[in-house]
Amino acid sequence: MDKNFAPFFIWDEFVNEQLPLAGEKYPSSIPWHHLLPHLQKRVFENSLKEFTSTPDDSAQDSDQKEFGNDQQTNNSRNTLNGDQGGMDQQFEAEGDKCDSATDCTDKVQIDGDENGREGSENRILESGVLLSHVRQEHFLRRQHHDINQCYDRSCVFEKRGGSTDARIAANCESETSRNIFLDHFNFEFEDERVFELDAVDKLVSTSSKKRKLQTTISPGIGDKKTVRQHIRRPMNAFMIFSKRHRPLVHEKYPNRDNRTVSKILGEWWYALGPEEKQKYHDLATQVKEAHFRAHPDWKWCSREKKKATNGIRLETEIHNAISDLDISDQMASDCIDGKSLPLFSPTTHKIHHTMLLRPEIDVAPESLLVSPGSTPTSLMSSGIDERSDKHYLDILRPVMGLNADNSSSMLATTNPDGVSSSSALQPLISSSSHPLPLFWSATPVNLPRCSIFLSEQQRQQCSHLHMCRTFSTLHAFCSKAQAHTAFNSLTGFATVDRLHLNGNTVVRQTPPLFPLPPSMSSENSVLIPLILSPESGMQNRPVLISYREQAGRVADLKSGSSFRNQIGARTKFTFPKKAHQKILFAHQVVPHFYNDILDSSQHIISVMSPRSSAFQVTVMKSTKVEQKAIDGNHLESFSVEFTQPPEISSSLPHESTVPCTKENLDTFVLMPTPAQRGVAKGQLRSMKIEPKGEADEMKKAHEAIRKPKPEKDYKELNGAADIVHISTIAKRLSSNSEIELRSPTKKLFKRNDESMDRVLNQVDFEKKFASLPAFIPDDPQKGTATLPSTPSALLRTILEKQKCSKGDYDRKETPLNIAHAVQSAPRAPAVASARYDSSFFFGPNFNPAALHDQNESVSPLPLYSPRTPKTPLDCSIEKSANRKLLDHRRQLVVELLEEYGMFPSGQAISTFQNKYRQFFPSKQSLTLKIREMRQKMMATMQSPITPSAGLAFSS
DNA sequence: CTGAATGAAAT
DNA sequence: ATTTCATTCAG
Repeated sequence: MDKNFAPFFIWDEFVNEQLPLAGEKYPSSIPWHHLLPHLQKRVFENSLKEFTSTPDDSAQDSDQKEFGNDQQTNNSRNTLNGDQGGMDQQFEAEGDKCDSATDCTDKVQIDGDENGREGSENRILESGVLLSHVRQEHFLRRQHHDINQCYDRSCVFEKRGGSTDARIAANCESETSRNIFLDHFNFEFEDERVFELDAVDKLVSTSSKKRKLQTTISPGIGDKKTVRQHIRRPMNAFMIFSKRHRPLVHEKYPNRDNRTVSKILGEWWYALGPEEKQKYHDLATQVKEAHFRAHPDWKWCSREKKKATNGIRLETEIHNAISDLDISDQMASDCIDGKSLPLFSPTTHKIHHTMLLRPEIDVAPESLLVSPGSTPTSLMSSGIDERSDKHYLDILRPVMGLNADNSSSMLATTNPDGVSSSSALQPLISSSSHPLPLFWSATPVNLPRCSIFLSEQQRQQCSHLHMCRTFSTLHAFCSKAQAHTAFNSLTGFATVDRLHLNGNTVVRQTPPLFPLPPSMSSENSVLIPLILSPESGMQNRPVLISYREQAGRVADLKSGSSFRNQIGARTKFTFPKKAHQKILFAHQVVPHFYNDILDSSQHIISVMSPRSSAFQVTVMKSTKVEQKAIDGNHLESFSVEFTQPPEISSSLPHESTVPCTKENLDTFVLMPTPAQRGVAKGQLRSMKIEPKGEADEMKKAHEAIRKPKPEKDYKELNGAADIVHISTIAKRLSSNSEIELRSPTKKLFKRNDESMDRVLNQVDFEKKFASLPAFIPDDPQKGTATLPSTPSALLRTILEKQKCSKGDYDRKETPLNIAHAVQSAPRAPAVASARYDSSFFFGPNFNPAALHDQNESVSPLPLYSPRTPKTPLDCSIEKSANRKLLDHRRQLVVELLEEYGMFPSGQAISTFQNKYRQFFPSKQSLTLKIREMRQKMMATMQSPITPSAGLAFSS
């Protein structure tokens, strides 16, 4: 813990001592994240200079100078911020110039490491790149009203250890450093910057591992070497199919490893009807054509091999560094340490040091969940300039805590509109996108006086927008790596009102935040501050709502079900009537609910579901279910009821938010978490697959219904933006038409790739994609065969059945899915139609070998190498030499049986075994295999349509 | 980062 | 014939 806070100390000092200077230039104080651009610009400029003169050597030298020598002792930020005041404007201009940027799917890291060691050259460039685009991204986002990518890319600004690393890492691709609280930065140099090719290349190579960038240099520009983003290959038919169906598979087979899903997709693909498949091929062709149209010079060739060892190292560095310390710690520190947290107010001249956040959160107010009456602008006019990119500072304010000196003024701050500035405490809403190493702050943290609470008036004026923003912002904090610290800060905040401590070092004396017991840890949580009316006797206290959304638990959250979490909280959910919404909500819903102090009556919170429907979360009664002494503290549990206000469910975007009225004082809307939107790491898509069957017409009709779903699905990735588009989405549900009204290019991938999107938009990909025939894995009404489509599928079926018989297979994974499971019992293979008759098994293409994979393990000569299965759970197949051998053996047996009948004589067997001694070292092994193959074949012949019956023999 | 599916293209 | 990389995401 000490180490966590130590750096903040330094930082605090810096902020307090250095920034007032800068503060003079700015009417209101300057959040330290604003310093970053200065740093960035500076680095960028220097690097630019160096690169233009001597691209190679001097760049590195200067880099070392800049970062290594300049930062004496351990405070690079001093260096960074030396003259930040003056640079702001420059940078501003710089940023404005960068409007035409597009994405660069690269990982960039700015390293202010004092050592300035190897790779600094690259990094300095990257710094420049990154720096100059921090703003740029902002503008971009604002332009497009696009906050979609908040979760896709990430950027880290972190403090590390006691050192004064100023490090920004933007990782656009890697999963590991995804969802860091700082969002990604997009960059592209479109005729804007000319970089030495070498350097650019290094930039790429630095960051790119295997699946990284492919830079293409457009040749025609002459001396201008423009670096464009990586151009990925166009999707082939199967990829499109996968994209289309992966969510479906995920839903159908929850909790499956993605690799397994891939296999299933392979089966589905295999089983897909020729015409349907052709459609995918057609679309793939179109995409490809459009791709080449858009990128005439693009080559398939893979990037030249680069050692790119750097990439790994950097990544590890980042990863390690993240866990060390981060801004959340600062937040925690600041939150508790009232000293260093001046809030925005015209009267406050202290420095705001806040973290660099994804500007896009605030960039597009209209994309936020704002009701017309909530006057988003009021948010923004908090005494600082109108630049929207500063607004998000407001969001942070509550988190940051107060300036002990000026706390009262903060509270009093109102803007000309008479709307209170958001300087006062806002509801804290936090969520994490990923499994959180949650730390539970069971210990009331000593905090400075609680001037952070909203006055009643202020509270009334608190708009949903505020809350949304707060939520989003905090979400950014709650990245995987920072989750616990962010959470700590929040929970610490939760108890702030009870504590009246002064002093700036309180935090360091605060007992370590209590780590949530593993059993209590949840993957996602939302800290909801309940702003309670005075009458209730409640004070402003955040309430934690934890989201558990492992697919396997969805069933626990069925409508009306009550869920008791580990700490005894009971949560009752009432889902809206609409089926799909129900499912969705179940998918996202909050199983437990916790507050360490709350003892209130009723309060209503609106939670925005990914489907953009607001749900009310009513904190029923302060049912004190359980008191648990943890570290001497009490935990209380509460019942929470989730209901969906009917009027909201079908309302337009505007109406979907609750107006900021007095009645709704205690109501606010949460932005959907990534988890809620199905983006969370452990989360599976929740697209209900309706039972299928029927004739082709019916099938078509069903498809028509389901078509938009995948589309909608990834649309939902857009999160907040979608909220605005709720009506659009709704329309799309009925008629999958008009799609891109909002933005010129729609984001079609999780990955951010505007160029790809552009290409795809050219061919109207979205529409066509949505209208692609959905594979219907199981069509019982049609009497479709459930023959395994592929040998591997068949094998998989066998294996799964085996597992089932062994007892603990995954079918029980989710009670909710039981119905599903039953209906799609012969799951995996699931050939779509009866077009594969029994000859399928004996045709030239069929390789029955797969049937016997599992037998190998019991055969006298186990052929499995002691390898560890690479695919979790149900994958024991691999196309190794072993596998081929197995296949061959099975094939041989089939041939034998076909030649000699189902019961070959002993002599025939012996002869056969002799002949294929290499494959069947012993007669017994051959006999066993014959027996099993026979069983299967006979079973298959008995009921060709349901080979699973026969397959059951194998288990 | 890997891997898991299929396929297109390059090597 | 083999390798790469398109998508996706848990591990």
